[in-house]
Amino acid sequence: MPFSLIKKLESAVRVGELTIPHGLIRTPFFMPVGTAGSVKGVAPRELKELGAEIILANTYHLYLRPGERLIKKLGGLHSFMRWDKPILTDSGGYQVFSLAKNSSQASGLRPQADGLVQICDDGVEFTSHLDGSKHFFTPERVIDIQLDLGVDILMPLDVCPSGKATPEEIKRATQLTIEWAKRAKKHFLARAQGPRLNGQASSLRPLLFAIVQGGLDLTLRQECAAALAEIGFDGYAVGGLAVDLETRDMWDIVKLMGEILPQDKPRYLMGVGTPDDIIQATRLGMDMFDCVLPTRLARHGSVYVCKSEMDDERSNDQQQIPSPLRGEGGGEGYELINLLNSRYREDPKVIDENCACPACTAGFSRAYISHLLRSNEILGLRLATLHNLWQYLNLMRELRQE
RNA sequence: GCGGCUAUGGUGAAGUGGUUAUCACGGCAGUUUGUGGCACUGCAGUGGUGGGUUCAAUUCCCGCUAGCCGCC
Repeated sequence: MPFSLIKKLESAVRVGELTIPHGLIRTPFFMPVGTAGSVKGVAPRELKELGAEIILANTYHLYLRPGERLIKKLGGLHSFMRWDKPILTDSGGYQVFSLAKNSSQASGLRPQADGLVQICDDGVEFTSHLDGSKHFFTPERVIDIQLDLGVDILMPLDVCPSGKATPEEIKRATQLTIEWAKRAKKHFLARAQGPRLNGQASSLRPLLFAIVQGGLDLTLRQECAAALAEIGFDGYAVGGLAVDLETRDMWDIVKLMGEILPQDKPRYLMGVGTPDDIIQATRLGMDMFDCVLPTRLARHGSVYVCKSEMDDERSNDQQQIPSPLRGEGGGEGYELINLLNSRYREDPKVIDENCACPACTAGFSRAYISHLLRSNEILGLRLATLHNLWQYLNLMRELRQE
C-alpha cells in the first residue's frame, strides 16, 4: 500500500506515510507550487534545505511550453529540472476554469470571449494563452502527458465550476468530473500495466488521485465522493473550494470530506490556503496542501510573522517556545506584514526573530529587503520567498509532531 | 540690457474656452488561496503668481517672477 496512516494525534491531525517512486513523504505536507517546472526564484537544492519534500507542477503549462515530448526526451521532469524528490502535477482542470474567467474579463480583446474554453462530454477545447492556438484535452490525453512527464502523483482532468456557477452547472461539472475520472483510471491502468512505466527503474508505480467536486452542495459532494471511492483511487482531492473565498465558506464541505473520504487514503485539499486554513484543515482530516500564497505574496512584498514573536515582550517570563500552534482555538497564529510599507524602510530587525529561514538567519533586515523589493532586485523576491516557504514548511513539521 | 521660448501632481511629458485634467515612472495604501513571472485596484494636482476678456479659463490677453536659448 502506498499510503499508511500511522497515528492520529490528539488534535486529530493524521500522521501517515506516502511511498511513491521518488521517495517517502510524511503527512500532512505542503507542496510549494512550481507551475512551469520551477518554484519561482528557488533552486531545487534550496527547496530541500527549506524542508520541501514534494512540489507541484502543472500539466497545462508544461504541455504548452516546452511540451511533454521535449521533457520526456530529456529524461522526464525530474531530470529536466534537477529535482529528485516527488512531484505532483495538477491536471489543467483549474486552468480551464481560470482561463474562462479571465477571458470574460478581457473586454474588447475577444468579441467571443466565452468561446476561449469549450467543454463537451469528451473533453475540453481551449485556446493557448501563449499564442492563441487551439488545443483539446481529454481525460486520456492528460494522463498521457503526465506519464510522459514522469511525475509521482497524477491528477485527472476535472471540471472546476466558478463560485458563481448555477446549481445546474455545478451538477453537470460534477457528473463530468466523475465520468472523466473513470476514463482516466481505465487509461492509466492500461498504460501502467506495461513492465517499465515511463522507463523508471523504481518498482513503484505513480499514483492516480481523483478530484471531488460539487460546489457547496453537501449532498452533491457526498454523492461525488462516494462515486469516486466506488471506482477506487490512490488518493482523493477536494477541488473547487479555493475559489471566491470571500463570499463562500468551505468549512462545512471540508468537514464532511474529512468524515466520509476513505480513511486509508491520502486526502488533498487543493489550492488551500493560509497557514491558519491549513491548521484547521489538518484537524478535519486533510493530509495534503498546495497554495500559491506564500510564493506570490512574497513577490508582492508580504511576509509571514509568527504572532508568538509579536507577543514576545509580554510572554518573556513564561519562556514560551514560539509556535503558531499554541493556543487551543487554532488559527490566528500568523501576521502578514508588507515590507513595501513605508514603516519598514528603516526597520533594522529581521523579518521574524524566531525564524530559522535563510533570510532571517543570515540577518537580512526588513529595511534591506524593503530596499531590494523597491529596487526590483531579484534577491528581494528570493529572500521573501524563501522566508514564506520556510514558514509553511516549518508549520507542517510542527503539525506532524504536535 | 534687448529679443525669443517655456512655466500643468515628486519627476518627465500630453491635452482642452465649458460635466470627475491624461500618460509613464516615483510616492502612499489595499488585494492576492489546484500562479497568464516583479500582477491587479485605489488615493494624492485649488493647473508659477497677480490681474483682464468671457455666461464660463488650465486653455485667450497683460504685468510680475523663475528657467532656458540667442544677441549686445
